[in-house]
Amino acid sequence: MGHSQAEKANSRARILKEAAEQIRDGGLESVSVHKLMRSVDLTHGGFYGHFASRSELLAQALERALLDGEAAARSAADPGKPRNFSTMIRSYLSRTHRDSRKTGCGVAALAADVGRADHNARAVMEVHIERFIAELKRALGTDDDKQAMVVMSAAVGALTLSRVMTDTKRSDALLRAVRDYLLAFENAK
Amino acid sequence: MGHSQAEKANSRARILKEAAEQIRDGGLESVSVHKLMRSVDLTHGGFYGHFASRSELLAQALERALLDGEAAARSAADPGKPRNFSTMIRSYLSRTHRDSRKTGCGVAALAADVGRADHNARAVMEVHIERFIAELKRALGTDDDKQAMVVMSAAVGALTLSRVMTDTKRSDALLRAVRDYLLAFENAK
DNA sequence: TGTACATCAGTGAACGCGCGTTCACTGATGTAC
DNA sequence: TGTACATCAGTGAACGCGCGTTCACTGATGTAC
Repeated sequence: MGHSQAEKANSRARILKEAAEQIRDGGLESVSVHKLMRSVDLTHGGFYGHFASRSELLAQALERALLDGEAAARSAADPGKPRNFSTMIRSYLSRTHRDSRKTGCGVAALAADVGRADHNARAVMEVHIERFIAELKRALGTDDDKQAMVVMSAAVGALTLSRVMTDTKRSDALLRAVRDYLLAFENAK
Repeated sequence: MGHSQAEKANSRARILKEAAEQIRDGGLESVSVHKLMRSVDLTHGGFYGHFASRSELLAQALERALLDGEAAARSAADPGKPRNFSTMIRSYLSRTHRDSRKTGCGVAALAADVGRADHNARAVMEVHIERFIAELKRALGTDDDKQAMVVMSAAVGALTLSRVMTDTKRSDALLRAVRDYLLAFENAK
């Protein structure tokens, strides 16, 4: 058919964005080259004009999923305002976030998958975990890693568990319980 | 070759146990019938004498992984003693538990996978999550679900995140931070 | 206790399928004149 | 500005492979006499 160079850049961006959503929704191994290309209205052969292999795509999609998850968290608040602790916790432990896995936090969606993956994938996610901890420290106004680690663990754990529960009321209750508990961290210093 | 009925029951048990370990180590989708049967020294054809399909095996292996994870937690303490809160937290957030995914807690290992799975798998794990919450309430001597939910979320989150980190010292520090924080729950009521 | 035979746990070849990857091809893009 | 041609983004048939599943078969088990 023949397409312009600008369209190629656009195609690549669409493939990567779609892959970043698919891995958050279905896990790292859920992406197939054929189905991925079909879902961005291209054919599978063209894939290798953009990425050297499925494995290279996955590495880039992981990074992208982590970045997009952070960006989504940031823009969930009024974009102008600085993100304070309360806003972060309320949006992270919301029903909306629980119900939008494919555009939500990449750490919560993929930590278990990455924990089983190769050293490289783990190192990539580790950077984002440390960044998350650093942002929590800033929001809490503390120099102590420990508090931020507790908050992060509880938030990631609660979101993950809330996505398992079939009883919506119990799932909501769990999110609420952990949210309310963590909100008190701000005042407790 | 021909084998006895007792051997058949034994074969089934070995297949199921191996599958329960494999899914905790590599995720629900990591099990292949050929490789699973090879790893218990049988050939793939025999599989269908024990299970109707791979999917049925996975459902049973999930239940088994969750039960084995609980049993392992119980026997990690001196088997005679009643399990108190401190013992539970210390063993759950230990480096040993972090490093033995395939025999450890099935909820931590598989919550993300099950969150993406069908309603039935989610309902199966939900029972175990509720049981976990109930045991924490008992150990804490409280009637309040909320505290138990916070403890469980933090414990599952910390274990999952600790398995991602490539920097062993940071991974240890995260486990320690959350462990020490949760241990204080017992006294705080 | 010993023999004859039905049962059935486990074997391994074969099936169709979707996968990741390759490659000869097509035709619009974009450049040289 | 208009023409000629090289480039290259995207196409789709084809590859070998591992998968889940089926099935005719084997031979020890276990039962009937």
